[in-house]
Amino acid sequence: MADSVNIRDVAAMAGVSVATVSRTLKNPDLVRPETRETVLRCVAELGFVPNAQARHFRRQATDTVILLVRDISNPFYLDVFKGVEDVASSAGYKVLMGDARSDPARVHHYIDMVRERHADGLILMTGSMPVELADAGLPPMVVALEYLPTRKLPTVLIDNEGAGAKATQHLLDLGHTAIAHISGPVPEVMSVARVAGWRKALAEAGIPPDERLTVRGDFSLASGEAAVDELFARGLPFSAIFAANDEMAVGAINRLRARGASVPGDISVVGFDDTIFAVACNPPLTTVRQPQREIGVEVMRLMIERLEGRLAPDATVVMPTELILRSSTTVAKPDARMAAGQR
Amino acid sequence: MADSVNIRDVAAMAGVSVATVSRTLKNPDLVRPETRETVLRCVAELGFVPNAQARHFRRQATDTVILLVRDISNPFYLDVFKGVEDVASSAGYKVLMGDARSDPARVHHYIDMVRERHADGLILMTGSMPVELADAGLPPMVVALEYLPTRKLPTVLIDNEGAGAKATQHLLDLGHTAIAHISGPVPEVMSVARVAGWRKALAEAGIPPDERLTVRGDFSLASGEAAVDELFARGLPFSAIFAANDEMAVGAINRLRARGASVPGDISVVGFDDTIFAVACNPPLTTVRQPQREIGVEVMRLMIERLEGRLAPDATVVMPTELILRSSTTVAKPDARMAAGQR
DNA sequence: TTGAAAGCGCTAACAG
DNA sequence: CTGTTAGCGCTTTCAA
Repeated sequence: MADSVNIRDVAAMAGVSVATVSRTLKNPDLVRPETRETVLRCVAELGFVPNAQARHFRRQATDTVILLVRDISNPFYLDVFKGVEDVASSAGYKVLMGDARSDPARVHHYIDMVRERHADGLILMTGSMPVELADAGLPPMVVALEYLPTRKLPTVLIDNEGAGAKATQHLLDLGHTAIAHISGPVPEVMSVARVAGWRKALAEAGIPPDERLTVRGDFSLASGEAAVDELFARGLPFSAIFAANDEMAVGAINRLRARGASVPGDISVVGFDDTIFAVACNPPLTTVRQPQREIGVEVMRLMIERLEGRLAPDATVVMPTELILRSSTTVAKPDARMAAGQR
Repeated sequence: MADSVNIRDVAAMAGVSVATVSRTLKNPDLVRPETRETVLRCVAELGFVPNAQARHFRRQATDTVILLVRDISNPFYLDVFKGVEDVASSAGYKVLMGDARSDPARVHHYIDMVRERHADGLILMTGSMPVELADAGLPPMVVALEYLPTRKLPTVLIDNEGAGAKATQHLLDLGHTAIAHISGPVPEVMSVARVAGWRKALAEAGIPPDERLTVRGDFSLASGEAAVDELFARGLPFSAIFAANDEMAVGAINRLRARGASVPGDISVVGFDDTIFAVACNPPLTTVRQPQREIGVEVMRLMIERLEGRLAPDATVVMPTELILRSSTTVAKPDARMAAGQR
């Protein structure tokens, strides 16, 4: 760095004390206008940039929060990040984004970073937390979109079960009765809730949910493809699929087509999230939209309140979801249900 | 935070000086084993976590770098991030990811963050830099994938012109002669180079490049769709498209199909980047792969060398690209070239 | 309205 | 091998 100009250099040049320089920069009204002007001129002339590190150290705060996501490869988190970043930067915070890679050890690592005061707080968007930490004195944390059963923490949620039911209901409304589900990595809470929604909607429609029509995925494109293979291998007929996220839905569609089934002609597919995949997909994907940016906004708001000490430890915000109709779903053929055995 | 245990508390409990505690933690071999053990026991017992902030302050370093990308919505950067993060974390650095949103003012903001010592250095992956900064004393910066004409900085690059030519050549090899190009946001250097590659390959094949077959995009899906509309509006026949990134290629394919053209039956399409879009696409996209993770690894290596003062200011690393053949391209029909006027 | 001075927690000479 | 000590740059009482 070119500059090692510090507050003392400015004070010397302006012929005042360092305290006055500090005040000029932080509480200008406490300083006589003429003095203030002199100081500011010296600041400009010397190109003085206050050292944030020293300031943070002195104040025992970093003005930085860490946003830890389950898997940064999922574009879903990018819009969440934008929401977090918008709120953060207008409140004077910085955001560090971390990638948990679905690994509790990495979650641990990031918690330690807060303990070491690299950051003031941690926003968790990971499905699990190291068990041994559940009871220790945790640093300021808030949770988004995940539910950590071990611990009461401020949380931003969506109604995953309701949303799963909504997706399934849409397919039922189109006349489908044999509806498969590609789930997330159960037994994680979020994934379980979406399965429950599928189950519930079917049951309420008087159709006994057949668990053999559910296949466990891991939210990756490849797992969506594999799930279709598995469904065909099981040999049960189905005319629609509800996938627990868009990437798996896209994988499923590609695999269905590769096997000669048309979408939505033979099989309707619903996704979840409304990421860019839903739009990029051919056909465009009917999906359950989560308000990603708004979720980020909300969780960062909670974080700030938490850091400023004014937040109930179990505050919970539930965000709405919305079914977005596109072209990957259509009415069921009256007769033909896709039978795996037939192909 | 529960703990405000500091090094002095540990020293007191262990009956040693703070220096000994510090050494035990940082240079254990300088401490007699028994002393070391006592100290470590006290550290554990008190749950002492060294305050990174104080440490950084004392050392005048933050062990943090900022990775600033052009647009965080592009999944391309996610794998780069992973590469950066891997190298960073094994060298004891943290990574802050910032989103420039193609806005020079935001680049400025992040440069200031380094000036204020929030971070030690800045990795730039943005197409432009505020002009007024070009000559000021800049903090440690390295550049990846972009070329900033205003300034000599250590850089990781790919050969965009060569890669553009490679993509075009592939289409030529398949017998296509009327090859359109959907470019990035020219006149940015990267985009211009890819256009130049297209032009060069055509010229070398003895086909005069027709500039009316190039349409300017902005790397977004929507701009790929719009580009196809524009090409049809211009009315020139073409049987292949080379798009300057995968997202635009996917947009183009979807639009082509919506207009009744089959891909690759009627029109072959080549993308650029090999992001997850290339795999998610139907048909899977032939594309020019950039080694994203390796680019991240390399640029973080340069950053570390730069921070440690051992790096030529104009160091340049060129990474290889590779054409990945998938199903969005095929041999040109001997007769039928897609004529816009005909549909 | 301003200045003097005491640290925030840690590291690194330097001296023993 | 260990202790003493002087700060890193800034903010914030407390006095003047």
